[in-house]
Amino acid sequence: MPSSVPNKRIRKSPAARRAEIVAAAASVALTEGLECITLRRVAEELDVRPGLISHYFPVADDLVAEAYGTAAASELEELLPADRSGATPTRHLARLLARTTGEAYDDISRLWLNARHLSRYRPALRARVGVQEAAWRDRMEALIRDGVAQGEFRTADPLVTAIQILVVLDGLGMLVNSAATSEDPPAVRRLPVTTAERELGLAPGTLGAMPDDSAPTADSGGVGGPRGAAR
Amino acid sequence: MPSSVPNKRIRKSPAARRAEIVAAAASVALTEGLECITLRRVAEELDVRPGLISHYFPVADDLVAEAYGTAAASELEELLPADRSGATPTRHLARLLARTTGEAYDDISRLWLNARHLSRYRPALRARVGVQEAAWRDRMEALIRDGVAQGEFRTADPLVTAIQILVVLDGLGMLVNSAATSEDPPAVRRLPVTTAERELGLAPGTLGAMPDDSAPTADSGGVGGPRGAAR
DNA sequence: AATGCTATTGAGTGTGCGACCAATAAGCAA
DNA sequence: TTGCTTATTGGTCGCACACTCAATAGCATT
Repeated sequence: MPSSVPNKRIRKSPAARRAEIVAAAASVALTEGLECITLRRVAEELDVRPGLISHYFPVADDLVAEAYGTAAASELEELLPADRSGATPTRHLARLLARTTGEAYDDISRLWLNARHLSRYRPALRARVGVQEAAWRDRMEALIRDGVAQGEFRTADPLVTAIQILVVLDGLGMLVNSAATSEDPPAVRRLPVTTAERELGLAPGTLGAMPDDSAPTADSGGVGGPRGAAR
Repeated sequence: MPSSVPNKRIRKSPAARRAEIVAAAASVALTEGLECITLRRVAEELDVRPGLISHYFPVADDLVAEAYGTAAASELEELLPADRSGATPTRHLARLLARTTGEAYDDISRLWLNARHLSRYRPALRARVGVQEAAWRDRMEALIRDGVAQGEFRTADPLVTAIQILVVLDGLGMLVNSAATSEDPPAVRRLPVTTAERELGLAPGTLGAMPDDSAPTADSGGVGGPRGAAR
């Protein structure tokens, strides 16, 4: 072990140390859960004493909220970048839906599930969840508005459509800790894509590859219901 | 204080006591959350010593799982009774959707949210969640199959449709601890109804009153939000 | 009324948590 | 180099938790 026993002190600027602490806490939140953000756990992560964490976050709940906030915000930036100059709205939406379906997204699903539950007991966290919730809705709504403006999407109410897609994503995300997730019928995993394509007036397959249709199954063909203007 | 200090012992049959404990725990789960099911809390509820709870549930996690299981099961019976002889599938579905939208359903939403998160850490609970999940899906699928057989519903895949409706309900339920829930546009609250009507080939309004478009009366029918295109 | 089984208690163990605070030493400024 | 500010430490306190176990007492049987 290179870190000798007496463990020399390293003194950092408050800003740097604070950022370090939040980053460590966010990492713990993503991998182990928000309730694992304890003074002792975060201190161990940074190889400092628990008292130091208390010094920067006199109320531990504030650290939890902060850690969640940064984790969720950075994930939003990754999945729905504010600067969308790179590609068309359709491509951005397809990319988002592709990533949220992958297994790598499970940690994020767990984080949201975790935060939404824990915010029942922790006001500071609840406030942060509200902020992030609004941010995701805003980004999604802006994306859809953009798509509508460019003639790619067609919907009467971009906000409601945005929320509708997010609700489906959340609903599936709720299953992240259930064993059954992977054995669900493919149509279930494709629910966000199907929902988005339907609500935005897109042709099936536009936002994600259709499941292999070659076999004559009864189900895939029908759009699922009477077609019409979305809402 | 009527309960005298020495507190006379009351000796009950193991079956009765066990049921009593589970019931008390389930009540705590619904009102305060699954993590509030502690030996002390449940013991206090029944006015016995914590050790007694340990006697019936040597591993506390098992009590949590059991409490959740009974609460969820009894709620399923309430919302989607196994015996559906009383009314048509359409009416049963409408009734379910009406109740799940009401505020009285918030405790159930919280319980599911709670259980789905906590099952990340507690295997016994995770197993129970899996069982209840399957039970809800089965009931819903059976209801839809029934409706299809009677010509009321039209869908290619009853199971997928059932899951789809449940996913939307879960997705909305995830918001139960957020302050924003009540200020969502009415169209969002009606998402489960809209989804069900669309996926089952029903005319809009069949499963729930449409938001009153004709006249802004103060009649009790007002679903609770200002009418008009929100935002 | 006496007996035996066992449901129930009371007391104690060890763990992990947030919070608090005086003492210490790192690193900047004089 | 010296001094001073303050980031950091080490230790402590009180609390809540699950779990263990010998002692006690309710109650059905005799």
